[in-house]
Amino acid sequence: MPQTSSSLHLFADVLARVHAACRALAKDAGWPEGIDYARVVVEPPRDASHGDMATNAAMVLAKEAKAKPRELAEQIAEKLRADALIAKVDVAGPGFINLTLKPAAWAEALRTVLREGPDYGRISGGSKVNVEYVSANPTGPMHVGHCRGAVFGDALASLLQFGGHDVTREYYINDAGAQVDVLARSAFLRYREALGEDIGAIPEGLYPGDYLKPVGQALANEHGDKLRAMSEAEWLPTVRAKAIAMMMDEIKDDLAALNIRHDVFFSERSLIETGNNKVAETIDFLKAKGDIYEGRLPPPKGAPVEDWEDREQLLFKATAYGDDVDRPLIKSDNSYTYFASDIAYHKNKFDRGFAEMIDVWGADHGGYIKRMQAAVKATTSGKGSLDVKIVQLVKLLRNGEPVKMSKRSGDFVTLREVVDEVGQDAVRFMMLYRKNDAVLDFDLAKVMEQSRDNPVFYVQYGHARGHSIFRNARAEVFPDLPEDAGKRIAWLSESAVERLSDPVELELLKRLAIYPRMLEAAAAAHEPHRIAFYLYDLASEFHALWTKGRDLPYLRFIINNDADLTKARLAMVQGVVSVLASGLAILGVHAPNEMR
RNA sequence: GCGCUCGUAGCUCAGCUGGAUAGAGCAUCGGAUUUCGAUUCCGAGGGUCGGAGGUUCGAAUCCUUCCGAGCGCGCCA
Repeated sequence: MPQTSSSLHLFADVLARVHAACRALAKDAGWPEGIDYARVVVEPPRDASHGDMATNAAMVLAKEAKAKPRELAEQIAEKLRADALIAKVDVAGPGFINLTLKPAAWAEALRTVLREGPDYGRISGGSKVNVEYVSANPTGPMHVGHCRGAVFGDALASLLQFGGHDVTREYYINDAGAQVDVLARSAFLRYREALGEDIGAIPEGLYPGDYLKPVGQALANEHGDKLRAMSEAEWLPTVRAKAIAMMMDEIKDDLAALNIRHDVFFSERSLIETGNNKVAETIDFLKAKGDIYEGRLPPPKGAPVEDWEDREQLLFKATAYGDDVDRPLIKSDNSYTYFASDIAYHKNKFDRGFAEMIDVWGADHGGYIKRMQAAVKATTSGKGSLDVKIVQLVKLLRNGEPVKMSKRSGDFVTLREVVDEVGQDAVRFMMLYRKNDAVLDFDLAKVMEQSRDNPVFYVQYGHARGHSIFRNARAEVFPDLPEDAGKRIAWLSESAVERLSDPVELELLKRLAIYPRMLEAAAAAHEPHRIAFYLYDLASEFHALWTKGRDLPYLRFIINNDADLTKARLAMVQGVVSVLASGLAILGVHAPNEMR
């Protein structure tokens, strides 16, 4: 079980109290041993009039306690009424127990936020996880399609890290297939061009983009015209290696523009090195387990395959692990299938100590999930787990109109073009402001807008507004209010936060109190988008409170004749600022102190 | 034909892994705003959660089956 970094957070705390009440009752009433309390949850009720928190304990336990839910609820409620933290306990509906906490609970929650600062909500003691994302083919610069998976994988990795996992960010370089040979041939053409040859139009089947010109030039600088005299078999490995290296440099640059850095770049080619052939090893391993056999497959059912030949081939028994058909490992030309090296790759991850693996793939790879999970099951004897997150297509728009493809880069809009136009923050936030498996419209014009319609601006502005309040407070009442975040938090942590009592203020404190719980759920579900939505809600409540102060002067953050209350309010603002900064940091989005 | 993903307000989407009367933003309509720093706030209308069954105290959520959309369907990666 992961441990929270310091004291329990409010929801976890209350849940523990509910559990304790149930256990005490179990003893009194002589319930059977071994009841599973895990299904008992404490959550905020949808309707605030029901109280601060609600638990389903009675309804979940009724069967095992051999009692009617409502009656059981009354008994649990009676126990909870004795709790010092709880002001009011009601039984409602089919057996809900609604809890209203004493105001001191919210004050304490805010103190927790301030005390833990940037570590509020952080958990330690989690397991090792490998997150593999991007893994774009090294055949050209990254295009917008790659962008979403890149941002999603990176944010997910950060989220898991904050949730205490030991996370490795990994990139799998597909540098062994036919496509890198095509890359090499395309680069060779540019090499000849760099030597002054007129190469004419790029032939069908080769990569036409201008981005290979620098590769050709580099080859010419390095090798002069020596390569030209060689046969393809001779020059190809050299040209290929150079082209891949240069493409990877470019990809790393593109990723850096999004502030994405991987820990491990893993080469597919390294798996099939002579003398250390991991693919062959893996196949032998599975053979020994009896998961591989020579057999025939039925022809594919969908679109007819023209050159289909029914042949005996080496097959992985994927159906034994939940896949629909068995999968081939060796092609008719005797080289390994992509799947074969992918099995070896995932086994390698497991062998490196990653029992938990997460892959982020594009939507077009959806049909590949089952077989990969089957392979992981087989190679790890069920000890490894693979979660595959599919990121859906991004539709690039400008003012609602689809964006035309860029001429410059060949046939696609590059990631760099988009980042250069709208900025790293907007790209990152918007890519995460949607569930990963839903198609996303990305409007270049809209994400630049400064309005509520644009969540990036709205959330960042919330953070900036908090700092603006500090600046004003410093000018008007508290010249000592420190600028440094750590010092400011320390300075504010002595304030009389129990003076915060207005319902709108308490709403805000409740929102802050729920942050750790939201993070935990988001991490468990591998869904960073929940953070983005949470931050939007938090910013929204903060802006609302700010505006309210215009009509109701007693709600303004700075109250001239009441320094204590002002300080308490500033502590609350600090809580909002801290959590906004924390959440944005996980998403990899900057939290500006002022908007320009 | 099969598999995967999805279907929630006019539009774009949330919905905390089964909880109470399903929520935001935009758009529409009606208000507030000579500000601690904007581009903000408040309110109203708008729903057969694609349809139909089922599971149970309880379903947008789980199971079945239709309808519709996207993606994929030996040796491509």
